[in-house]
Amino acid sequence: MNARVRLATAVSVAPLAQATCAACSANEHGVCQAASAWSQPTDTSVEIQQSAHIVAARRIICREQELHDVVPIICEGWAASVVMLSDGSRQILSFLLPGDIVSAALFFDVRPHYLVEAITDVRYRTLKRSEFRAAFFKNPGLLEKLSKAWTEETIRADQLIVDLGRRTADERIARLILKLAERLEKRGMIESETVEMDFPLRQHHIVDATGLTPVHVSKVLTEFRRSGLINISDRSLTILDPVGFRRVAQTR
Amino acid sequence: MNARVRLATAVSVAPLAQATCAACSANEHGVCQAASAWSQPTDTSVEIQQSAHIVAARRIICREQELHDVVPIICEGWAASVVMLSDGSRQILSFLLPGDIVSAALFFDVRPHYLVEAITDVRYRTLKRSEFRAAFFKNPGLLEKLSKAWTEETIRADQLIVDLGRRTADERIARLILKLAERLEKRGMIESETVEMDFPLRQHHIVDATGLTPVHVSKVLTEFRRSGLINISDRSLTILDPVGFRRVAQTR
DNA sequence: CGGTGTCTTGAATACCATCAAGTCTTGTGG
DNA sequence: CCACAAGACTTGATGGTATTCAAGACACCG
Repeated sequence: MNARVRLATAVSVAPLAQATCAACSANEHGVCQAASAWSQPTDTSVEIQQSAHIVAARRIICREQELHDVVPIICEGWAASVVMLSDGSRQILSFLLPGDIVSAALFFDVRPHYLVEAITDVRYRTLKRSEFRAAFFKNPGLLEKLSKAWTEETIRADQLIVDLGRRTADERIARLILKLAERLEKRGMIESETVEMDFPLRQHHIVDATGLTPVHVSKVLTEFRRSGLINISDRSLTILDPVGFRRVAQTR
Repeated sequence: MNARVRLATAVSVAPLAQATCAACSANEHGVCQAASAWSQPTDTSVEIQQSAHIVAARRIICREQELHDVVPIICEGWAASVVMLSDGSRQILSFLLPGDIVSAALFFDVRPHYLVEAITDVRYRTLKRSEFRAAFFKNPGLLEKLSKAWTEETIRADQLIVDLGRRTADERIARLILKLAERLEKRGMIESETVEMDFPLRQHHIVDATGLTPVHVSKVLTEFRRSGLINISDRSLTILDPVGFRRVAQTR
């Protein structure tokens, strides 16, 4: 078996359960599950090798250009793909939630042009690229799943372009929060978008995702709280006034 | 044969040559060429049906949600994929040059979430989605080409996110121009990036691509000209000071 | 207990948007 | 072919959103 576990830091990985993929709530429609399904029929000879990893919050899951022959899939925790600029500023391309492939393009191209950072402690698995690709041609459903995941990535990227190009700070921040809530709900990680939810993002993550400054993000969030739209405390977030909050996000 | 030609406007399509795909200079490595190659071996029974279309400048090639079973590929001319916002403002997601698929995701998902506009007069072909997809499984090279094109799209989108999130107006505009020059050079449509090139974009295209206002784009371009970096006149552009211009684009 | 990371708040500044007016070109119908 | 309208671009003045600069509060950790 290839399921070795590498502990990036021996400390603080306790909260992450070593659950099997079958128990993974996020997998229902994902590539990850499809890959598992593919490898389970012939239970003894696993076709697609997978290996599990755990990485502590704030650590890097993989650097630019540094990806061997392997595609990471998030099993548990939040991560972000980040572009670093030479002056130290950063841009987050996307947040990765459980069930997300780091990037579907990795199945075809060797190196990502960004790095992937753990936000919380993260458990992830890697699929062998070469093996997964070979499996495409035997199993059309796999290609279907992958292209669907890639399409969703593409749509999210396009929406981010519109947000950054044409929306105000208020709108960008509100939309970021709402989109995360939607994604969590789709995965069954919250019951409804309007209920209290885990929100492990630091303000600097919002800063890097929205192209704003720490100062301004702080001011906008404070204003959101003051006007009773949302509440953030202790790494969890509640949308108090869904209608009002959506109005802030949607104007035009 | 399915190669019917629809004239969107009978006027002003004369300059577009009805060249065969074999003569298309942009196709060397693209999906389009791969599709042609696929359909040519069995010359009599063309596997992937293609149909040619011509659309005049400023016309819409396809609207959101409006795509039947067909994927357009640009053969000649420039186009743009555009998201419209309800207040009338627009965001250009990408410029499409000869050889570009409108979006690789269209081979998997039915409807684009944006519309495609012709910038110049455009000649394009459409591939039947269902047929093309079936061909994947018989011809691995096709999937290879498509994934490569999609990867490039993804990288360009990610770079645009960084530009919009973290760069100034000067940088955005300079980078847009440089990237277009690079792409034209790769296709052999110009000999070097520093030589005079066709530049059919109106300022409002730059506006919509960079997330700025018409007034500001005008001022930046005027300043670029005044300081001898570039020259734009009569729908063509010359980079007069490549080193200086790159410095404007690259800072940080 | 000092150091680091996170967040907040206020003041000054800069970048880009908005408003407005005008030139020049392009296109169109009489 | 000319007159007029619409589109494309420029330029100056003014204003607002977000940045930069600065200082401090607070929590967490070694």
